[in-house]
Amino acid sequence: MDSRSCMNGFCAASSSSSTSIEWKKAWPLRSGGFATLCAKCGTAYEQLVFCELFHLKETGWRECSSCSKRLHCGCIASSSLLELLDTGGVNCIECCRSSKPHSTSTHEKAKLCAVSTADGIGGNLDKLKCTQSGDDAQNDCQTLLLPSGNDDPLVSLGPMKLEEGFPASREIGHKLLINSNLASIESSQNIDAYKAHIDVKNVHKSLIETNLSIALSASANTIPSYGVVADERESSISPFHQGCKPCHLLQRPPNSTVFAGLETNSSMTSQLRVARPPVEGRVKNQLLPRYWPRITDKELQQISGDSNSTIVPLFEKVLSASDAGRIGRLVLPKACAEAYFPPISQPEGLPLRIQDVKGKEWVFQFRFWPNNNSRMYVLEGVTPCIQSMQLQAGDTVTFSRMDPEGKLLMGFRKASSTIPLQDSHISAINISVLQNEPLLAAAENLPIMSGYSGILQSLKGSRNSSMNMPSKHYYGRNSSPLITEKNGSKAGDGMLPQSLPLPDHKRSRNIGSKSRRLHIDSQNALELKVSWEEVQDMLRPPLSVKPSTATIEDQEFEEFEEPPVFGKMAIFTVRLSGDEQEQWAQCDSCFKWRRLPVDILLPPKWTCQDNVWDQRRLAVMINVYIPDKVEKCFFIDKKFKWIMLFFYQMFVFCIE
DNA sequence: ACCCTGCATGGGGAC
DNA sequence: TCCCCATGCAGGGTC
Repeated sequence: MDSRSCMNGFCAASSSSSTSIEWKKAWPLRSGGFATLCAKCGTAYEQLVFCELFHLKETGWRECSSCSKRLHCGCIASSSLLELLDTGGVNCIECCRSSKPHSTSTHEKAKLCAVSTADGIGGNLDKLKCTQSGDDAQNDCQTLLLPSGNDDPLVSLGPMKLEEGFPASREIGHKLLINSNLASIESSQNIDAYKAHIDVKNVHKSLIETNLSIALSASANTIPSYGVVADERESSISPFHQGCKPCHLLQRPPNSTVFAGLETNSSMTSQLRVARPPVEGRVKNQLLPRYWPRITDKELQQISGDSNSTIVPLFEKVLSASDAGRIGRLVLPKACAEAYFPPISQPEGLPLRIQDVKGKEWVFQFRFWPNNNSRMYVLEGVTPCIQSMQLQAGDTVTFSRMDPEGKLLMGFRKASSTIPLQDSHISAINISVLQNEPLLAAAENLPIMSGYSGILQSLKGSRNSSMNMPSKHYYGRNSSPLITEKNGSKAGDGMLPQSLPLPDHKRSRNIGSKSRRLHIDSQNALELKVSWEEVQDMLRPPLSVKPSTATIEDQEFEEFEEPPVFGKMAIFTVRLSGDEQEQWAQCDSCFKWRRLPVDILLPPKWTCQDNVWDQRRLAVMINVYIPDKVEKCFFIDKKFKWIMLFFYQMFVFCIE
């Protein structure tokens, strides 16, 4: 992969000859981001945020490899719902966030279902083979991946067992657009594409590690002073040399441009708000994710200024009502206090000198109270600082250390645009979401730190404006209803309730128990997101309105003055031999699938009686129901069934 | 009367 | 079940 060619989001080799670059394929990377394949030169590129610009759309249901939960993939650009496993399976966000290592069995299953796809789409199913045997193959089942045309795990709908005796397919004759443009890659490119895929992953991984990897920061000659005012530091400070990997801000990775195709994306990348857990020492196991610093590189750079110092993000805390109250006591997480602040043996503690982001130094009393055979650490005298930063309950304060000086730094992040992320689940969501949707991520958790709040506010503003009432509605060239905005993000993606701005008077009020509140947040967020994507499949351009064409970011959009209308969910196919496209829709009465002209907009309720377009095809259509055995084998659920039915009918139809 | 300090309590998250 | 931590509150100090 030629990473240099990723600049500006286009294949450099091809863009010189044409202004219209069509990315033929994309697949999400496990580490976040997307890889795309240039239609002209076939080179694979990594695209972090462009995915939605190219309207890469995938429909269908995927099954989590860990929990078997079904997830609807409205668009791979929204694949924060999923985690792609190396083995081809996917994990739902629930399993991603649980941070459980993917079980061996999961991997084994995925391996079991590996399919020789050298034949590409339409390859003979007889050539399907199990590449590895195992316990899961006890039923002598052949394993089958849907004929996606390549071994891209996301293009296929996941492994499905097929009973022996299931008819092998001949040339199917149709290229399924159900997995969208993804499937349109030429079969001859599959192997190279996959190799490129691996390369992309490796490159990306290394870059992630470069940017975000965590390590011990202290060394023997860089013992931090922790800003202790008086010389009251105790000698044993070894446990406190822990923290996130120091960010050498003046030595950015030279190849960081591979992240970004657009210049804006580069800045977005630097604003990726990724929690940075400690990796070594006891902090690793003790520090809760909600205290992991979510400071961005850009914020770090802001803090460090032009100095040669290295900023080590330590931890952060969402201010509680009592923290931000008049008492002026900021309760410190015990693990953080013991890990990153100087050890204290007496309850009165010692004064700590902490510098804020404006460079002003504050002196707080770092002390503890005995509490149930434990300690409760507090910073006293924070009121002036809190007021200076105009912080209130719900805002976040971040603590960092500047090495080699060891000076403690205090930053903050206003919560005006987000509900405080107090829950580790939410944190986990953020991690995965941010890695997959950096553009949204940057706007999702907007920091308002001194110095660059304007930039971020403008970002937030652009998003909000798109949320409010888009004046125009955009559709992809393939008429897939996308409703995208200029930055390419699909409206609704990432626009979860939790990101809605809350009135100030509500922000700090807790309604219901904390656990219940947070549970609802994450659940609703997930469900709303899925629901939105389902709705996307039903949105159609208004027939009565002719679109005008607008070019945004060198991508052509059809622009409609009227909002989209709801239509029946359909599957679009295209013949391998040519460009002829067809539409398949299921009768709401008999549930049979009917082939229709591609340009037909079906009402939400549609039956065979309404099929007045092609009686001949109607007659040819075979009425087939999935046999019970097959149905069992396909472990079909309600919403997945129609997809399976479609494939099965396609097989039978082509065979006959 | 108000403020400050230190401790107690209990909900709830982590293990 | 443990224990963290948000918060309440009692008691002393100060105006």
